[in-house]
Amino acid sequence: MTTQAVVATLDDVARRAGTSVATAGRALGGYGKVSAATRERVLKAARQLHYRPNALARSMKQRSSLTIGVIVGNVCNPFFSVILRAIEDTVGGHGYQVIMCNTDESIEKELAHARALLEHRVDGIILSPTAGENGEASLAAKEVYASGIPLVFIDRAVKGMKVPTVVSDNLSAAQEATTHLIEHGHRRIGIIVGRRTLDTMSERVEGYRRALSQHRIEFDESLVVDAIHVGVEGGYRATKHLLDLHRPPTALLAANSLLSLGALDVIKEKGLTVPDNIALIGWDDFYAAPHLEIPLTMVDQPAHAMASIAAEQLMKMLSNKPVDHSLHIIVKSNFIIRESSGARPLGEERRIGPALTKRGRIRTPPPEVDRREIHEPGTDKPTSI
Amino acid sequence: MTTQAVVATLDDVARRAGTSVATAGRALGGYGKVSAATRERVLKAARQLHYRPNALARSMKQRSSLTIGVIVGNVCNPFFSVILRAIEDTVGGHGYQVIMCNTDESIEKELAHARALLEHRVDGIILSPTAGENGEASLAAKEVYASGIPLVFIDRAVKGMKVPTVVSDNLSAAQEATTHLIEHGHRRIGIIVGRRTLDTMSERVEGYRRALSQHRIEFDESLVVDAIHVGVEGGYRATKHLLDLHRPPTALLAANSLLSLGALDVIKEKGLTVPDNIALIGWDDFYAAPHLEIPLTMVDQPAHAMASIAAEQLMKMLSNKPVDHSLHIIVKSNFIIRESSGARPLGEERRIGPALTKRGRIRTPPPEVDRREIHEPGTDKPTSI
DNA sequence: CTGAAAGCGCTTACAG
DNA sequence: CTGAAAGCGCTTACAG
Repeated sequence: MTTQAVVATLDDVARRAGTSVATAGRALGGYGKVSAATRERVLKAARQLHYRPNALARSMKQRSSLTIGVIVGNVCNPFFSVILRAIEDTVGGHGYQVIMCNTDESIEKELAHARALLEHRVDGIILSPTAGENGEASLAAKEVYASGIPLVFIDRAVKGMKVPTVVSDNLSAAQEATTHLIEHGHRRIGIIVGRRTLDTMSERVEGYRRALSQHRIEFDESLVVDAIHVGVEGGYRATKHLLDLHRPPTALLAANSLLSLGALDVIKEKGLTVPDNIALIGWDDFYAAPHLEIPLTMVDQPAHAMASIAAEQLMKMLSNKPVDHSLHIIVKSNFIIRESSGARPLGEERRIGPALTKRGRIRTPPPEVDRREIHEPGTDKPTSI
Repeated sequence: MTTQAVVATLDDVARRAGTSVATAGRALGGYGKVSAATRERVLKAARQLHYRPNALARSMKQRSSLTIGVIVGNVCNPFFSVILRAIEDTVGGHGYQVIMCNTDESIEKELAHARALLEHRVDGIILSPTAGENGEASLAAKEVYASGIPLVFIDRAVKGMKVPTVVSDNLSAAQEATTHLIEHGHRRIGIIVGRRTLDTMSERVEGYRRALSQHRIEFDESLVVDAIHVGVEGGYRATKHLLDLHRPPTALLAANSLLSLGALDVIKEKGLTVPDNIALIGWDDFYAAPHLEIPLTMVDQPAHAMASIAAEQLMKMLSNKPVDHSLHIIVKSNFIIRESSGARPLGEERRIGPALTKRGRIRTPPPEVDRREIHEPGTDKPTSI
């Protein structure tokens, strides 16, 4: 056995086929003209040598690595795993690989990931931008934007940045969910969110606030709790805090599925029942939600659709098609009514709603995209297309 | 504004700093010797130009791309999302990025992904190898192995390949779960698995079979169902098939969390109750499991620990430390007993077990790794270290 | 400590 | 259709 290079190069193939590297490259790469006979010789040589082109070398010349980066909070949040999956499916069809990055909503981790992606010369980035505790906007977003590589925001926007963005209707969904609770007799409603410097979170709080205001219920800041860590543990702590208040809420909104599960932990621990003692509405439906002891009413963001749209947009940018960089797509959430939001607060008459289907009653039909809106920079009012 | 290169190169930095590229590279790369004064000039120039090194170019010379590939069935399966996350955390600390690949258990997709990763010159691959319907072993595994790049298997092994492997104790866990059901009076137990050409699945069926055999219950092939798609839909169809049998089982084992949720869909649809009409044990615990209408008894594979171990192993291989390529680590699963497995089959006296904690009763303590075993190639008996 | 030069493995004008 | 040569942006011996 002769000592060989670790892996065959185009040069090895060319030598074996008796051609120049240029010709070998053309035969294998499918570019340029090669005679049928030469092509055969080259392909045969490549096969014999187990030749596998070096994408790094190709990338150097072509200025395209055929990779994209996706930066999200945490893959273990089903909302993000669906997003990652849908992105892979979309860009995979175009020959791109996906580099996955988790930030845990740390602005520092996010920046480090973004820089690594830039150094790796990914062709584009899909970013769910995070924000600092004191309201600093995503540094990663700024740096990627400044680098000039194609960028699309998903789930969250960054104020003042002209970057194509796909989000859900956080404000109106929160308003609808809150109204639903109010209509079921609740007047003290807690809301567990992530860092409020995230636009998704501030919008949900704003929707919540508007619903209260419409029903002449005073907004009480102490009922809005930042879970800090937007996972089950964070939901647990935030809920505990709320239920230990002197005047605890009779209903809760939880800004993601992990938070709502943390809430259930506390509720069970305290021996309370849903929805009799405490009503609960969560964000982001999950497969188990209809099978819970008390099936959870949910604001369900269409994660798959959002991600597909974002990925298609990125692909469009990568193929140098003209794109509207101020595109701002708002995809409507579904409000899935199950039992967890159904009863009146403790001490009042319990009223059972109409029979629910196994999967819950879906108030809004689930079209892929319900509204497309362009956000005019400088305005807060999105204009319909 | 002058037209510039899209992004500054080391050459640009060197020119501005008045040094050679070699020196500039040394100053920025932290290799070789540079005087403090020169370093300052270079760093300043780099800052001014927003210089960001081209990792592709570096990779060419260093023969290391600082990326690894991870190939799994589907990120949307919580088992795999935890694995991906744990891998990222581990290798991120060593400066590596993670390229995520989903196969949907398609041997063709898996091979395509593996080839793409090889072309991108990832430094190593962590693979959960799939298998063909007719028993063809993973082609991806073969091709990656042949390429010589560091490879670690997770969750599944490939017979006869000397590749470090981290799996869970599928056989004994299945045997324990089945025994548990038998002890609760069940004699017709259905098992919903994925493709049985996957070692995980065949081992679970074997554990199931051994438990039956120990209790002198005849093995009935018709009670073993391949879900084909190992998701909620697959679980739904497989369960439907089983419950529509002339003599349906009184208990079910489901080989992952999505399958068990699909099973619950059918059970609810048919108006059956768990565990009175049908008992259920699933694989892979999830946050919502204790909060289900009937909390699910679960075989919980320590996904996080498995992934950390696999990733550490890969890192060891990448740093050229001596490694035992026949390392075969079996991590013990926890058996979490909740209510879904608790009752006798319909018609028999219902016996309620001892009070369960909220989170379930864990039969085996949850240490990170319970057993480490080396699999001697050629033998079927793992030997303890 | 610093620089000139070669080279990593491709692709791409440019000739022929 | 084919080849020689330059070049992508780094790093790395090799001199000095």
